Amino acid sequence: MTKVLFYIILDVMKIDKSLINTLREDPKEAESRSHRILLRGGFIKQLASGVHTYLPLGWRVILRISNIIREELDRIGGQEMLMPAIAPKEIWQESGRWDEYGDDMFRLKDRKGRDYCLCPTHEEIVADIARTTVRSYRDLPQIWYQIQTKFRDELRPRFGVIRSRQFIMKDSYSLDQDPAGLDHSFELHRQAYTRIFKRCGLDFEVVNASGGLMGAGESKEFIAIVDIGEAQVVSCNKCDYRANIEAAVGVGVTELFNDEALAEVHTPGKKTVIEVSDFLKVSRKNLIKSIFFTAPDKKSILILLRGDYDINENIIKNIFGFSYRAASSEEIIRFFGAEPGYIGPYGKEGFDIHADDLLKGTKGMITGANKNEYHIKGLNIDRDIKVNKYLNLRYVKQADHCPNCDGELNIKNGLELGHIFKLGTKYSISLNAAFLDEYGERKPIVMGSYGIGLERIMACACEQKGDDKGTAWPVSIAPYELYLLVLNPSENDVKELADKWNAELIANQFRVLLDDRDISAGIKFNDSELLGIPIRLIVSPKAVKQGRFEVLTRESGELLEIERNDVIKKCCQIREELYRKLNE
RNA sequence: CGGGGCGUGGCGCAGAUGGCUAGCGCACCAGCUUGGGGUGCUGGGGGUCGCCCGUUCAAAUCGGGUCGCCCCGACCA
Repeated sequence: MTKVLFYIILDVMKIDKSLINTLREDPKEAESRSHRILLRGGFIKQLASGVHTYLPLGWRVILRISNIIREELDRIGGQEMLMPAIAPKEIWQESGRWDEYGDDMFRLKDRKGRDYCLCPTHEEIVADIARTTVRSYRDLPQIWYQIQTKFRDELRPRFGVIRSRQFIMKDSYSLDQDPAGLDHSFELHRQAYTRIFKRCGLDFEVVNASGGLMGAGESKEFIAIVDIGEAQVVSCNKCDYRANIEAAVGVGVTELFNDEALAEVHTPGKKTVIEVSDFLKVSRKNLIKSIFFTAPDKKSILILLRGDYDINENIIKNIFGFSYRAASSEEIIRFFGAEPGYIGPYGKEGFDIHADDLLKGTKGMITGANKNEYHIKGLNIDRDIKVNKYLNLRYVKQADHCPNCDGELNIKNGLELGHIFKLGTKYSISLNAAFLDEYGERKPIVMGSYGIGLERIMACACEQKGDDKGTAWPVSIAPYELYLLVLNPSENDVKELADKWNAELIANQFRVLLDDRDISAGIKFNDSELLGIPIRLIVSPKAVKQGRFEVLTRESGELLEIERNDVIKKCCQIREELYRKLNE
């Protein structure tokens, strides 16, 4: 059995001496299954929106998760350290993220009025360490990691511990001399993450992702498929194509309409695609949406999209730059002389037009006339407007076609557990973290950044393994492995046997939760199920008399009656089997 | 930030046409009881009704403000 580093954990806990405090009723704020179980079971306690205490039971789960992560990161050569949770403004200004991060960053001032933040992530700090400690290509590659509290002032914390403002993250950073080295470090992380989530007993998928604010390099997410997931995963029903919807590329079908002359149509009060298509009794596919983007100091762009698709703004930002935003109503009115809903590509200049590739060659389309209460019909894209580029700019829809084969794409909800990506030289250049290569040439370090949300693993286990009664921890992350449930502990022979077995189980490296409380049986049964301890052994007067003992495996529900002399051996076997299954 | 909801012992809730010691269930403490699925009984402890201001002889209850929390959406590493 693995021991947790730095912490001494008693392998037995009497439940009535512990802080374990289960609730009979669901706390009213809990909506998701994991939130309900974690609160009711006394694993966590909320202090403020998105801020939680991990009570002893929950903390044991977190510690066991961290331990698995440590083992797997150490295995790929990671070196654990601990960086500060607060950092001065200056270092964040060097990368530009003091401004880019916006309101998601918790900020504070010290007594002298100097600005600090509570770090939402640590690329800048790593680059700062690297620029003074890494000098030569001989110092590379490196993998550094920490398990640390992160702070993000989320607009809307949700689902208890799943989207919170203070959370524990394992973040690691790779430093390499060149892109090939980065590829290798990235692959090592991909393997380590796969082992970590498997060992934690979770069902997950590895999908292509988009980098967002972190940079545009390759990135993959490890996503658990659960209903409450905030991410959407696109997957092909025929091949192994998997992508976050933010990064997914679907193949759609171009729809052709009759060519006809341009004409204005009166569309009073009809602004949205649905309103206009209903009003004119045409398919949504016959409409073109026009979305106007502006950026300071850059040429504005007008994006055209077929009416039945939504725009993926990530693509706009990745292709054209992060400073682009969808224009405000005021900007639109100023530029087009019409309200949003009535604007279009025809007859206006001063911006570039980029169109979704499903619009290529389309004729007879309907779009805004740049005049309030009017649209135009009969737009022939090649004849009437000048499109700079055709690009895939849309979100995938259910049943779009796969980019890699002839399969169909499905969309499911998922929860992001981990994310790995290739940063490249973004931070090393801006923070001047460089090394001398073997020819004496100064080069920026090539970085990668890799995160795992520890609480999300805990919550996800509850979502995936739990039921109406409570959770069913995978044995590898369970706070205790065996629930020793004692009925009528006041009877001497019962108590003696329970104590004897308790000692034997501990001798066999079991983490035992001993429930010999002098309360009614039902409470103990219900608690054992709510707390989700993998194996339950019952010692009762009846069982002592008959010499046969009940052993329940929580997750499978398998119930065994075991002869007295075989009980400890059987418990060991069940535990081994549970661990074995995780490594399959 | 837009929409909706909620703040009354640790948890879940009732009380709201202003009115007299603010209730119930669970949990907690003491005792008895029961003893394989939240047992029964008795006796206890615990709440300035989120906060502020106002109206009133009188405010948990009415009015205004404010803070917090939850849900839906928008936003986003």
